[in-house]
Amino acid sequence: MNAQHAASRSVAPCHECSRRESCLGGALVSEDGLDNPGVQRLVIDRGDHLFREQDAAEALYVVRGGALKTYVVSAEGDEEVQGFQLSQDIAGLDALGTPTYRNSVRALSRTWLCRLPAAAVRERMMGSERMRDRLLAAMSHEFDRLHGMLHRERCSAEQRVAGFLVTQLDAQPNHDAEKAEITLPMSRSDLARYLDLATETVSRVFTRLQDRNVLRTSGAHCVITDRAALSNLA
Amino acid sequence: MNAQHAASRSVAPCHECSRRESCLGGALVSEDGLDNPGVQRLVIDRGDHLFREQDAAEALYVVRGGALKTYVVSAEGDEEVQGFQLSQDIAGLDALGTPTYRNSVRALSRTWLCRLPAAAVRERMMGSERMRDRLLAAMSHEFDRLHGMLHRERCSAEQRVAGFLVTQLDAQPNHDAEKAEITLPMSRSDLARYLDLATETVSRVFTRLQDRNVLRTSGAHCVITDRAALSNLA
DNA sequence: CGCGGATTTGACATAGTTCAATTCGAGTGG
DNA sequence: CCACTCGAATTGAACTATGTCAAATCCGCG
Repeated sequence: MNAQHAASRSVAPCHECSRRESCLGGALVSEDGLDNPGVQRLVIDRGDHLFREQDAAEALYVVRGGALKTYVVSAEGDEEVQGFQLSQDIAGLDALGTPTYRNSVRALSRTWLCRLPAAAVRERMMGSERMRDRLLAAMSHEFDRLHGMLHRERCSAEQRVAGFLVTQLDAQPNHDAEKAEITLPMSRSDLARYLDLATETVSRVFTRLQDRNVLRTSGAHCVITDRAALSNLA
Repeated sequence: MNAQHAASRSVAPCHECSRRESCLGGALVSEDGLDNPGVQRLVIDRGDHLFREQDAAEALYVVRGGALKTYVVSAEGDEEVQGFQLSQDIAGLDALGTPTYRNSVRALSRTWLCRLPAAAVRERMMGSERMRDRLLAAMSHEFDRLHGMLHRERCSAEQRVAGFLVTQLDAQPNHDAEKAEITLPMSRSDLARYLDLATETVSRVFTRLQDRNVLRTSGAHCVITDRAALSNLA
């Protein structure tokens, strides 16, 4: 059986996925579960590119596990980080209406993904209210994220870091659990490029917050000890 | 004839609009020109609000003439300008997937608009490829604009102002005409809040550029005398 | 255990802010 | 037509958060 046969006869992984009720993929497959619009699961390693700026924008990617970094390289040659994608997040959404991707995406660690063909998504938008609504919701969510970034970059270094940490906490499954721990999947310099700060500044902010007993951090691991204080800062 | 009759029997203004081939409105009305999905033209005065943060997001607005400012008021009480909308631009697009608007929009000068009911737009996305494609294109365009803003705010004050001016020039009908003149519809302080600079800084940059013979400015009017130099700066 | 990149710390430089003072300019009324 | 007014814009001077460069330290991995 060659790849084509496999694609046309296999059942999309979404049908048995626990997230099918909220995921874009769940709206992509028909409810009877018979057709396969070409959804594929894949895994990429740390450092691998999912796609690059100017590549043909042929798919959206939903993160199942791991972490991605979205970035562009400016005319002056330095990397500008536009965002990180963790579980449930979508990469490539901003290119659904254009022929090519406008930014590059690479894995910060081994990452598990679902690949949704852009053509199938656009096609299904017309047949399924669910798909249309989930997609519009996802896009509005991305607009919110960008507005949030814009807001954060208009704040002080301390507020940027605090705001980032709060966002990470809020995105966690156990939203308001006692133990507030985060494992930061990105390096200090990636974080700095995301917040538009010098790595040294990010570092200094972390130490300052540590001195004030707001958090404790060692490398990628970060324990928030005074969540209220952090929220007040942001 | 009451308002309801007028709405159901009138023909949408899009049918005779010169921009129907590129505008979202042109895709909203059916090709036979019989139904009216509720498109309305309206005019608002300088300072009037089109909508405010938290209002029910019931429509998109296409600018036919004039100028709008999109902004939010931060927790600290200061106004953050997220963008300006001039002819052909769309306001409210980022709220198409949410029940309420996430920002406020007001007129910088008398402004002519078309109001497209959000429900009709969402509905028509499913019946018309044209509508779907124009909408996705408009959204990707808005993503580009936000990415551009992020990039610009990571540059020096001079680059921000130059970049802004270049964008304004590029958006003009006579894209590459000899005479490069712009009439800035917004105050220096609105521009400053948009670029995330102090008004004083914006002012200083303008004088500096004038001293270097890149442009001449008096109030709202601005003549670019060295377009190449401006592009190089940005 | 030791290497090399990542992170942290320190000292100094600077772009942009802030606050205060001055000038400009569009309306307004005599 | 000109003076007057008041907000907007510009200019000036001092201050500060953050960047830059360099050195020290940490940490994961072979």
